Amino acid sequence: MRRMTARPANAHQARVLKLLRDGGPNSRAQLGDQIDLSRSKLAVEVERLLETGLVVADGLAASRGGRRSHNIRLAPNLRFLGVDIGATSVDVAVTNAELEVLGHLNQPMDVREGPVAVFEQVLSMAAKLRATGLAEGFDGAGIGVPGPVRFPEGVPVAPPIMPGWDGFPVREALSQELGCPVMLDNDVNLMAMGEQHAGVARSVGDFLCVKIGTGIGCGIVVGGEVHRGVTGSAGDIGHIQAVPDGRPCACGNRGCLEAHFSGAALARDALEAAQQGLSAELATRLETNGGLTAVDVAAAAAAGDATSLDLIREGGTRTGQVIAGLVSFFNPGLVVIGGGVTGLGHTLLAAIRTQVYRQSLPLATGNLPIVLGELGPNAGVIGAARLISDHLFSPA
Amino acid sequence: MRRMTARPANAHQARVLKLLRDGGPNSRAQLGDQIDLSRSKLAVEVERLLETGLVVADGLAASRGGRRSHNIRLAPNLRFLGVDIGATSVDVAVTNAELEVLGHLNQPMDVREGPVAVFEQVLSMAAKLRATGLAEGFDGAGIGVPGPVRFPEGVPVAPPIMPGWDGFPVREALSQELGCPVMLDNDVNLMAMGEQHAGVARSVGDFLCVKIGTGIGCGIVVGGEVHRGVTGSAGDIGHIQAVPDGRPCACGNRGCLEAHFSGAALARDALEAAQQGLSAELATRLETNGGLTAVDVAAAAAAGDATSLDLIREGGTRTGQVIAGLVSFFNPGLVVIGGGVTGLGHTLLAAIRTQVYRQSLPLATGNLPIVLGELGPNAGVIGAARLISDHLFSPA
DNA sequence: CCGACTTTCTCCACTCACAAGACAAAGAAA
DNA sequence: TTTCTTTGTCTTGTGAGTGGAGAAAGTCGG
Repeated sequence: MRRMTARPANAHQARVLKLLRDGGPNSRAQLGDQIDLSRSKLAVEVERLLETGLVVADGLAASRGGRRSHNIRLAPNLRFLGVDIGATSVDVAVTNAELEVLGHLNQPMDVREGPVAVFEQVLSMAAKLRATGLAEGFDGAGIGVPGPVRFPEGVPVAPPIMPGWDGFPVREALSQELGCPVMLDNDVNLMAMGEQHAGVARSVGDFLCVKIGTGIGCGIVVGGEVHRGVTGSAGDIGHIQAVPDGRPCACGNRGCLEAHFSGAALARDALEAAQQGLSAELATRLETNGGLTAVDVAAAAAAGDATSLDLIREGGTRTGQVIAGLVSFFNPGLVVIGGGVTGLGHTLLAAIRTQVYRQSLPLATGNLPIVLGELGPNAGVIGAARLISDHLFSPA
Repeated sequence: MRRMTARPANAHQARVLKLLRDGGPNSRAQLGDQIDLSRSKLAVEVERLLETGLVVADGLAASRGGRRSHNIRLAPNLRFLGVDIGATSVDVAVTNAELEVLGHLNQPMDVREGPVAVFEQVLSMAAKLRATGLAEGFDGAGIGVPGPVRFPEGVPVAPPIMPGWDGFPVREALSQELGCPVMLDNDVNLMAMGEQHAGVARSVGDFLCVKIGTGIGCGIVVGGEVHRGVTGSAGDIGHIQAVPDGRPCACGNRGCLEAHFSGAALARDALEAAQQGLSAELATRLETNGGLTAVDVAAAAAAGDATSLDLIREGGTRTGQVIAGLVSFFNPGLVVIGGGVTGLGHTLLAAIRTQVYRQSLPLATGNLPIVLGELGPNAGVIGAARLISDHLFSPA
């Protein structure tokens, strides 16, 4: 099947497409209410979009007291691929043009196996999704990797936990393989965009999105736009010093936040606690599974294990200290906590909140919600779809 | 004399005005090279600007190999007032439309005397500047205060070091008194705008501007625009924890950066050192002046006093720790150090640099200049003029 | 079932912004 | 003086966009 080739010809068309993406099907009249254009002009632009096939007529809407309106919607056969490459697993999802997830696959995989192996995996997952009939092809793909990215080129740069990816032309290679446009970004930024599009951060212009997974990162949204920094490493808060002269970190410094709290650090702490006999709960889990991860700590904490709860609380406090500084600095309207360890849930959240509210200035925290992300594992892939749709729904 | 009443009628005129402000006099042809408009259209808009009196013809320019061009410049009688209210002093300056400082006054004054007393002072200084013949009146004024501001309304909010200013309608009151438009902002943001306009930060889109005066603050520029945060308190880094369980701070917490290093903290430390007999240099200065300020420490350090050098180095290290975190988080293209204590000069700068380069990730620091501001006490007033000119040179 | 009022959509004429090119003015180079 | 450049002005054509005037398709009250 032939995929989407057209792009909006001007800013008006782009705005219409984004309204339809974010607000679903709409009549011309409703679009006219949201856009600053005369009805006639709008009708012309919609007509042109209909000609290109980017949008289609979609039957009659209910009457609002007069003539019934003809609904317009984005072409129902448009498909975006969202790829979220984590440190230890890969998520791939298919969405329609409204960025609704139609199918989602998850596969454990170590990112250190390198770009070639990971791409093989991603492509096979994409093929599997296509085989279910959800998509006949992809009109665009967004992809997130756990490290800094030179955004315009779509190339990872100096990623600490992804040896072998440095300088690999991810965007170009994947675009070649999939035969559609591809955009690459940091996974944390994608999570932020996901929560902004369909999660807790709707209608918030300035917010932070802290992702605690194997590592720790932070998506920064300023005025509705993701801030990536001059070298693409903005939000890399895992190596902010949380404990002076603290634990040695892989980066060469001591006391980095990531060394004291993250999925990896938590697993290490849990293992130590189990081996030292501090927690019977963790010890049994170690014996049955042959190893411990953050998930085990979460489960143990849920079962009331004091050691696990302490570990979570202490980690939350450390994280809260760092976030408190960022809140004072950035003065966001919202802080979202997400990532793999959100399974730690409200124990973690409470510790973070306590610390932030205690340490930041009242003016900055006065009306500052600190909440868990509401999209869970979907945040990354939805953000990826959002990224590529933003690109494709802009004038060429 | 009648002051400027006109405003640019459209975005084109606004762009022309800003080009003339930032680039000085220009011919129509040169303007055409910098703006994306046809010569005819540009000529029309320039003609309209000439009619309003916002710009004037300014003689012939040298030939570039053909017909000589007629120069266009901003009306030479336009005057902006830049006001920088610090914790312990007030700066007032007059600029022309190109934001060149024509006259500058500085007066010691404690901001805690309240808005009424400070305004009296500011107005008398403005009158004195006018009396010199530099200005017959003011077309706009920018004003900075050392505390958070609700920017759209021009009102200080909950300023810690400015009791009595909370909620005072600064913008409206001053506009009334001066009879011209006024914009209010945080003094640190103005310093950032000053360095961006005429200082080291020209041509940098994303940078941080750390001002170390009586307190410590940080201007944040993202994509060329100042980021103020949702409640106007962005950049308030003085109360980020720099030393766990450190000194008690006026804000109620312990270990705030400002409690360990700032003009006030430095003076306190110096006094203590002098009284404990740790520094002969400082002790003599204490005796002759009857007190010690950061300036004394700077002078003592310049004279080689080891205690003073140590104090500066330690403060720089603390500051560097905090900045390192911000650099990791924000990934700026430049860090500017400014404010009253820049008299401490390269000793301070070296300590900050060492700490930042050591603690932040190589990717973020790889090409990160950390420099002293180059405008000194002019930064604030130039930024203030820039603020109001940005406002007035925008379509109404 | 019929008219009065609403809402939606289409068509058309008119305005205005803007570009592109022609042309004149003013100077440099030869 | 001739030729070439650069600058500024003027005219004309094009396309974007607005603002009605209807037509189409409803709802609602009598």
